[in-house]
Amino acid sequence: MSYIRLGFTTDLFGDTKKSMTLQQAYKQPLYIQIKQLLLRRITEGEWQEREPLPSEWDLAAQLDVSQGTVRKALTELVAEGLLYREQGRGTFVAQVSSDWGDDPLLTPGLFKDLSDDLVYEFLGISRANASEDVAAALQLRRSAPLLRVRQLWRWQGVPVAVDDALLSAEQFDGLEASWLRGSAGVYATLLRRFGVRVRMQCQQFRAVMLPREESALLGVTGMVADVPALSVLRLSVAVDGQPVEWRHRYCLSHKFAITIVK
Amino acid sequence: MSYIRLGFTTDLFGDTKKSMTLQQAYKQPLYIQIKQLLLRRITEGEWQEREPLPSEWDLAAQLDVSQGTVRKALTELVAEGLLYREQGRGTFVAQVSSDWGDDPLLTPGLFKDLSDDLVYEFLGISRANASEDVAAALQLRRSAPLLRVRQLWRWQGVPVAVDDALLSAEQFDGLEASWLRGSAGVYATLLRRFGVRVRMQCQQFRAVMLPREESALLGVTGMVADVPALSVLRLSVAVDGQPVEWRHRYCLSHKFAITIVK
DNA sequence: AAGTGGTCTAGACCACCTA
DNA sequence: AGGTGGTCTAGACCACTTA
Repeated sequence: MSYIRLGFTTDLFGDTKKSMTLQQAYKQPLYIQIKQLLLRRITEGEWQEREPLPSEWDLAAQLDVSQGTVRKALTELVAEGLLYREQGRGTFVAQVSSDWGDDPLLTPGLFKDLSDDLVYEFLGISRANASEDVAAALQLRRSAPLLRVRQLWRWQGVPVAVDDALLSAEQFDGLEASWLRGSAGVYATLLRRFGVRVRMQCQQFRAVMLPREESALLGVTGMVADVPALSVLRLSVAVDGQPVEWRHRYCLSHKFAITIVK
Repeated sequence: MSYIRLGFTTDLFGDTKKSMTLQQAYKQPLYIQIKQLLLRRITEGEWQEREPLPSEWDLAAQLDVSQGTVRKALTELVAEGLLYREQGRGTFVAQVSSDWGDDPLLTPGLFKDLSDDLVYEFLGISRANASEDVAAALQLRRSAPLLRVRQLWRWQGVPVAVDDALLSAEQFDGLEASWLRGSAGVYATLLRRFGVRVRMQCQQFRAVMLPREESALLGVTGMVADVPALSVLRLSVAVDGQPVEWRHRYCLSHKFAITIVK
């Protein structure tokens, strides 16, 4: 398999484009094509979470490329968190990350680790319309219909954060509250019910005073009504890069902090 | 060059260890050895910032390995931010990152970008002793002597953050205020004066009320004395992984937020 | 012993940059 | 045209896991 063959016969997706010139932006490195093909097969559910892919050599034979090329494609998918490898055992489909994300929590005692026994509580779904900012981030029209999934996070029984996940109501038409009630979270539900695998793209931090509504949810009342809160905005995208979820979270950070490694 | 040759003759550092058994943890993959060797030569200043390394083929010939192996080592150093590549031109030594870090700032308008015209102001050096937490993080003994470098950050002339960088007074004995005054920051100074190249290892965020001392420095006074601030703790390490700097920053985040991509 | 990921090589060719 | 990074192959061997 060579540049030439890709250039003016067909690529691995079967989109035949004969007699294309080599200058055409069409040509992608082989390993990128392999990567995208595997991405498709993963998102289409060909292999379940924690299930092994065929071996590098089998994939190489199947796709008629060398093992090194398959390996390079797999390495990128591992780096993106979609797969993981185990020496001597195989390459497996990764589980979708939790709604909290992969950031560890830490006690106020600065860099001491803390077992993340954070418990998730589903509060409800409501409807809303996209503000200008959210519409832009999710690539929707202004005031497009949204679903808002509200969650509460408890740490050792004590409420420590509230969450609003905003999703396109059109894209996720039919999402039911019952699906979320006993589930592992929004991301797990999107994968299971809609086949959409999501990953965090960026996160934004600022310090604010906890708004009244969130104060009530977090049980902050009475004398100490004015507390600072960590406001976290997060944009999550599907594997193809399409924005999927906008999330706004208020965290009480006197109990712990959010840590980003590297 | 093979596993065997590494195993019981000599490695690339010239540390001859004859007749070692292969089980000894001594053996590292070739590309890791190449990487560490290049790391040494970089930190020893063999090439300046923005200066090109020899080509992959030259290095391969020089080190008596294949181009692919050199390439793999370089790729990891690029991923760690020590080098960057330019197609058709070469592989270059990266500049040390600014004291602010590589995180972009953003306006309150949510994911709109902002030109980072953040200006740095050196306030002074003082001495302190390591608290238990800081001592543990920097791997020093409790109450070890520290240097504290204080900086102020302005955005469009307005103070938006204060910084304390804590460094081991023993390791950086002789650090002078004059070195910092006109410089590009602490990290640039550590590289230039001590040959220590530093990178951020982890960062921790929480929301707090701005303490009195920092309020004064940031010009928050009078009626609105109580403002929430983003508290950022950061641990930075040398290229060999040794912890070097503990930094504590207070940011006024009503003007902007800190964003982490990916 | 067989299978899987992980490393390494030598050689080839492509795409981009500089002169 | 010549140099540099970037891709690809075929074949070899190593290290770990499982049966």
